[in-house]
Amino acid sequence: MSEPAPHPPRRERERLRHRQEILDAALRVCATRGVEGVTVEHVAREAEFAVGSIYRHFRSKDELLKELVAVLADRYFQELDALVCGPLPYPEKLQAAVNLLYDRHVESLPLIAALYAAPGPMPAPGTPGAEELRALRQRQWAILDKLLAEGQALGGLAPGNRAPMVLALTGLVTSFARAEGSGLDYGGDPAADVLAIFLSGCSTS
Amino acid sequence: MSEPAPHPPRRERERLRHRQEILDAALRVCATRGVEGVTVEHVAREAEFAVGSIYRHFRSKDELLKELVAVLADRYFQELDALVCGPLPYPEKLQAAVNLLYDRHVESLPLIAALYAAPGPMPAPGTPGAEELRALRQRQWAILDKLLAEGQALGGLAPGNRAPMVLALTGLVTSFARAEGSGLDYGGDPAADVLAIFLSGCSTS
Amino acid sequence: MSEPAPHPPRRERERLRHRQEILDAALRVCATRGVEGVTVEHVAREAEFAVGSIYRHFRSKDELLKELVAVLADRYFQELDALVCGPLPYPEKLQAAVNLLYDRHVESLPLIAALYAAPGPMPAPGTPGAEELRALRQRQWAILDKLLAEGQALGGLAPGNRAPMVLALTGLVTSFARAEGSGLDYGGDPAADVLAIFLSGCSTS
Amino acid sequence: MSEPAPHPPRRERERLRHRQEILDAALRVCATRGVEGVTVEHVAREAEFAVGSIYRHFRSKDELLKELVAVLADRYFQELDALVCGPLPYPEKLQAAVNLLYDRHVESLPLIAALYAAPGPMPAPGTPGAEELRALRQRQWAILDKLLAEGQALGGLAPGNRAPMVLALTGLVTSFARAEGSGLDYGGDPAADVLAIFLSGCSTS
DNA sequence: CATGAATGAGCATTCATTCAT
DNA sequence: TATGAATGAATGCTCATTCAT
Repeated sequence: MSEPAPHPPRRERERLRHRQEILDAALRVCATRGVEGVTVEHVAREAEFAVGSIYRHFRSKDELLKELVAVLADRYFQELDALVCGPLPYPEKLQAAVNLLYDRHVESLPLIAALYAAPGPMPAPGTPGAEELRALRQRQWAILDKLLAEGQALGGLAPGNRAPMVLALTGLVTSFARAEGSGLDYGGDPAADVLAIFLSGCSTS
Repeated sequence: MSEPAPHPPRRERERLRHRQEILDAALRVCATRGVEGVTVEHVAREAEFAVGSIYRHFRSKDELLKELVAVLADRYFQELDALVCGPLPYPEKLQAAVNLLYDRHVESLPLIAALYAAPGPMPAPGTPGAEELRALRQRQWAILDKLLAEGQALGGLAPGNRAPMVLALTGLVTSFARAEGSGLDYGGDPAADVLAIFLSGCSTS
Repeated sequence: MSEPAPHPPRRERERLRHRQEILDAALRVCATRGVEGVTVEHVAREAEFAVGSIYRHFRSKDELLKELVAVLADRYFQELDALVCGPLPYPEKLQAAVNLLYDRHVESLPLIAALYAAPGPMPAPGTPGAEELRALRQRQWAILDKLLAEGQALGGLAPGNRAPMVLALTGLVTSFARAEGSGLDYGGDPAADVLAIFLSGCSTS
Repeated sequence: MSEPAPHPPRRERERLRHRQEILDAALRVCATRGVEGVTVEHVAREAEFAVGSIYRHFRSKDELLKELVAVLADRYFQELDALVCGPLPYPEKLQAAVNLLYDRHVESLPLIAALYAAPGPMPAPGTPGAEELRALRQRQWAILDKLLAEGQALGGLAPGNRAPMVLALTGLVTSFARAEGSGLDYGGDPAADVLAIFLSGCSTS
């Protein structure tokens, strides 16, 4: 009698909205109770859904959390990639990238790490989540590598193996961000200091 | 007429040995299943004791894990402090400290962190373990601060606020150690690169 | 367009029915294994539920048992209070009260006492359940006091302090009820004898 | 070379002394932690013996507690029986018996009851301890029956079935003793009131 | 599709009892 | 005989997952 076309889209939209609401709720619960403290019931209550409904959208609690990470990581990587591929001139581009890294580390990267990494070296290969974490690191590595490659070409970065530079950059950011996260205020500007040390180190000269 | 003394020592020794066996077993379980995955039953099985026996040595699972950390941390801090207070001349002392930091990070520091830090910024104050973690960090901070103060006096480190330097040093070490822990071999000497970047950064000149 | 109302009632009814089934099961378990011998698993098995289901209805084993007592006690006190406040003329009202006390003592009061009273004087204040038991006693005391006050006014009870009378009445009832409960049949009518002795004692004259 | 005779007695005496120390310790633990809260380790610590040593003297925790009751009960019954068989003239003898009952109820009978009686009617036949409790009651019953028989002959007690009188007497004592045990002070002399009500009841006339 | 009650395996912890020294 | 470490079954409770309505 009528085309079945107009309806499905609405259904679909609704469904996606609910899925997103659940993810948002999960993120809030993670923030308040810590990742290990999350239960499906907490998420359900926070999202104002029934427990069973969560399972309509995600096969398991684990999948829900992985999806959450994927979403956050994606958002973050797109931002970072856009910046790296953007038109900013060099010293500013590097500083902007450090700022972004720093901000995201304070915000959501901890969650990502928490979900996948028993902090410490890395989840043993075979551990649940190990593969996903490896992929995340890979992706970040590629973007930062691109950033530093441009720096070598145009920004005064030392030539040669970029791997230690990538490690240095992320290590510095992580350390300063954790310090801020734990309430330490040493009286300086973290993002600026990260960049300064990354470029010139701590010795006189 | 005779002391009941000769025997107790054996009992005592035996007891301590078993206690240590349990701690060792716990460490092995942490390594294989991750800290969150540790179960009293796992530890018991690994230590080849009955569940109840664990509780004769430790009041609770929590206390067992805290003890484990305390032992590892103490060993590590004493080593580091001895080195820092030792007679080595400066550039070598710094390198030696970095080497030690690096080695211990690959080995046991991840466990320490894992036990106390929901990875991410820091456990919220009030969280179990938060206070202990804070104390650990404090202790490491103090030792490294001493190391860097000597560097400012005698070793060519830039004068001024040492806080960002401490953060930089630990961040660099952590990052390179994690990389090695996850199987990445970028073809360089991590400890040497850490020191080089810490001192001179990554830019040319 | 349509209310989602018609269904919830059924759910709700079902839920309450199950809750009641659990309470009933718990009472049966108390009767067979004694209060101290009650296990959540026993209750679950008796109620034909899974262990976890018990906890959907009661926050803890303790709360379940307290609820059980509250229900029984409430039923009993309402009955007793109704009788005491009722229109019966005096000698009959007193006999009716004794009958009721006696019957309930044989049935459920022992449970109530058992749940709250480590038999013996009383749970030390601070003991879990001590406060609740005190409240139960208070409530029974108030009702019986009212009953005896009316007896002093209209029923030939001696004037003066009613406290020993309350103690005497409950003591007599408890003793005769326990005797019946333990299978002793001395050949008399317990409730009648309780009243007779309460009023006139055991001496001639 | 020498007679083995002189020694055994000392050994035996020592052994009995230890046994008694354990019983005393058990009684103290019961008093502080409640009967249900007693553990073998508590008793051992209180008695300053090792856990295993307890089992040299008592086959099981249960047997230890039963022995404890037996000792207390025996002491109590002997006292009571001596009084009942003694030369006191009647009204005084009854009062003295009530006083003794009352005192022992406040002291150790609660323990006896606690050990054997889930308060309430009685442990179901077959329940552990049921038989022993029955025996205790029997013994008390016999003594009190003798007391009341003498009262019927010489002391103005009503003739006829003494069973309800026994029940009344114990019920009154128990009730008043419990009240005192729970801190209630109604302003009268409990033992005197017990006797008065037992003899003459609560009605005027 | 949404609901939320039911499930049951899993976990930390306790404690009576045994046994090698 | 005394010791006390070792045992392991038992208990209260949690939580991811299922499924009838």
